[in-house]
Amino acid sequence: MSNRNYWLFKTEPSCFSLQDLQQRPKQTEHWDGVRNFQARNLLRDEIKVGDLGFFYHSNIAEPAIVGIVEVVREGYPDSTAFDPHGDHFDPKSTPDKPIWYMVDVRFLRELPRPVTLSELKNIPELSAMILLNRSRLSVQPVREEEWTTILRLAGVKKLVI
DNA sequence: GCCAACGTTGGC
DNA sequence: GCCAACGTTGGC
Repeated sequence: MSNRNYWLFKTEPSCFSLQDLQQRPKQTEHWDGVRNFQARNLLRDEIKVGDLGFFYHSNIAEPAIVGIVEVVREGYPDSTAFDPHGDHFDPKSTPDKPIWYMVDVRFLRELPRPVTLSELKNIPELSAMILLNRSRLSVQPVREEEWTTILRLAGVKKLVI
């Protein structure tokens, strides 16, 4: 019986894709730029090392869950908020009193096949998913039943970590 | 590229 | 503290 939690991480593949994560295993700080308080609270307080997440590609012709990642570092201050020349600068966030947080994840695997958003919408058991109801939240919790349902849909027989 | 949804900002 | 205006996200 595992007590790990499950999450869904959204990203635009043109900005940062599952392949980018797979090809740069040493790189950290790739989950920067989240500027939504609800997502921030999850990143800062809830997401723990060892938790698993779906990797979701958004803002493309066929949005889909494409892979599985593992959390390897818990919430720490998002340094891009401190850079006045960067796109994610927030003068209200300082190293002493950071507002924005990020986590680090590592690539675990690509799904045998992507599970598309339109497909998820047609599964009655998944109708309560945040992805389908509050689609703009970029980091969101996934219930364990939803997690296993989606793994089954994707054709994952046994998840080896 | 359009536009609906929705989170944030700021005037009052 | 309300709420209109505005900006951003993301599906289509």
